[in-house]
Amino acid sequence: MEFRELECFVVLSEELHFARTAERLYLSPGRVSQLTRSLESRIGARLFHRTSRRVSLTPLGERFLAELRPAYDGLARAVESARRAAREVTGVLRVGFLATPTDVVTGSVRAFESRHPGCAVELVEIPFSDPFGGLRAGRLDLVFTLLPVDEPDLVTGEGLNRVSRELGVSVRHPWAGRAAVDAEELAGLPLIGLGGPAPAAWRERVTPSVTPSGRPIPRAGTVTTVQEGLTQVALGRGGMLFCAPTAAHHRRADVGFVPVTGLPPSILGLAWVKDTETAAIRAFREAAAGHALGARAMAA
Amino acid sequence: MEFRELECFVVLSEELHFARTAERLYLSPGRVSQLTRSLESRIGARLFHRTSRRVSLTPLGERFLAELRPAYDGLARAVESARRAAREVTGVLRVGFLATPTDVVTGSVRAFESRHPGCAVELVEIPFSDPFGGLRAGRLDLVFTLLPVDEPDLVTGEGLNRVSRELGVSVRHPWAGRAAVDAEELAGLPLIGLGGPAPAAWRERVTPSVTPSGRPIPRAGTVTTVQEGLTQVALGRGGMLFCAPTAAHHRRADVGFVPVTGLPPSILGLAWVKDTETAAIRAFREAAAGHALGARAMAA
DNA sequence: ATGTCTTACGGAAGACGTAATAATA
DNA sequence: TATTATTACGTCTTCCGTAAGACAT
Repeated sequence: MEFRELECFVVLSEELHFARTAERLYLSPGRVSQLTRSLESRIGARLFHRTSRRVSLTPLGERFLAELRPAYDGLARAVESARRAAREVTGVLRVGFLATPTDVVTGSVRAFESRHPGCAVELVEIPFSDPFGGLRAGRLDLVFTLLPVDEPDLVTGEGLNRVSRELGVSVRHPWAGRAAVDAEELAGLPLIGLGGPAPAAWRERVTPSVTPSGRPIPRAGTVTTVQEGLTQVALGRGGMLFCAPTAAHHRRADVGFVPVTGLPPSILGLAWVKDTETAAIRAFREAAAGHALGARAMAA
Repeated sequence: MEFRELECFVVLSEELHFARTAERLYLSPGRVSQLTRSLESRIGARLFHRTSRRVSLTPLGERFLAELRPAYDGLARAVESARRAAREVTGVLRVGFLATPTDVVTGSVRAFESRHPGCAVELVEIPFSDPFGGLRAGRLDLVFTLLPVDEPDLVTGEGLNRVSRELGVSVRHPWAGRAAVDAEELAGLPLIGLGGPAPAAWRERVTPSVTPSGRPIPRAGTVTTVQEGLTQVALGRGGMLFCAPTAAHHRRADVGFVPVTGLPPSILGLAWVKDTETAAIRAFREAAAGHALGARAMAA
């Protein structure tokens, strides 16, 4: 299937004139004749009836055009809309977030959408157990995640804000009423682990196996979602670490949340697939950075 | 818009593997890499994320594929169905007839359709005033017409049957009751002429301006359809010549039909556009010839 | 170390233009 | 005769394969 022949056929069927067709395609009339003849021999029958004075479609040509035309136009439209999607900030941008769309997330989206009304943001929750799968599978353009990300095929932007950590324990656990827990104390309480395809570094950050000073933290099984983890916690199987906004969002009567001191703060930022830079992705990163800057200024 | 690049993109999006893609396209892996990169630079962004171990679509690639795929498939389908229409006897064959589908017409259609159940015949009436316009415009594949046809861009098959001529006159005209009229007598009666874009030779045959011996036949205005002609005849404006089956089909109280002797018989046959030969057209010609042969054998 | 994508370079296929030819009105 | 499609032929683009290089597992 030679595309030039098809292209030539479509134009010639509009012009019904070899010289004008050649002009439109930046070809010589002779070449148009060649291409037409070649397509006809490929099809196996005449598509145009032509004398030196009149060019017209044969019935077969007519039917061929009717079937070819929409597909031909669709091809050009697909390329054009991809070009637009790449260089203009339009269409749909798919952004992932973890557990809770904090004000960093919602603020970034609002900032982006107000600067780019032609581009809609689709917010998608990503599971803790697989924070980068959606990105790698192409389902997502960007994700809000915890920095740093040590994945060679991903890159990240600057940190957008810091979040502190809280320990979730059963309300019947003695620590439930305390004002704070130090990270070193975690060695004395089994922690619910994180399962699923998440990379090891990610799992270690979310559910550490050692305290900052190196003392081992006991494990109490694994879960794959926040809800599963909270259920285990409520049942008294052990404790689990959460970012403060996530904890705040999941308050429930049977779980107590206690601030944890002595842990490095979690930094929230954007990640995306290396070399995957469309104008919309770049614009969202800029909008998020701008919003974070504004938010820090407000706080100061 | 380079088609090879699009083709390569579609296959690579299926295989997600350069070597296998190259194999399917009969190319080298290096060429696949070139084509992909070239398409990406044309679009303006990455369509695949790739390391030497993993190839996957970016979100943009995913969306591009979703829009491109149906058009791409449609293109191949259009070419394939045109090829089939050219070399197999399937689809729709458009056949024109004049005024009355005689048994030659209907018999040919029946013979064709019973031999080629996959191909439907669409019978279309063609105006006397423009017997070849539908053919030339590509609306028709074949027409039943009167032979010989002296048009350089058309060709005809053998004669399928002979039809005698009848003169239509007002019932009040003295000839209305006669058993026959000789062609030479036409010089004594104005004939309704045929208007429209019909070629001169065609008009002269349908509404002759001279008798076989050369005596001029007076004219009484022109019409473009059989019904218009019959109306003029009924009003007593003049006579008009018809083929016997057409006359039989248009019997009416205010018009009398009288057989005409001394005119060369009209021969019915097929005509089509030169060089426009699909398998279906050829098959219809063969079916019509076969049917005519059978009909003559029956008559003998 | 192996499999896989990418890059550089040279050769060959074929795409294209020019100009002469044929055909139509 | 003027216009237009077709054909022949030579040139030059560009398509493509080969082979070496880079990269990830």
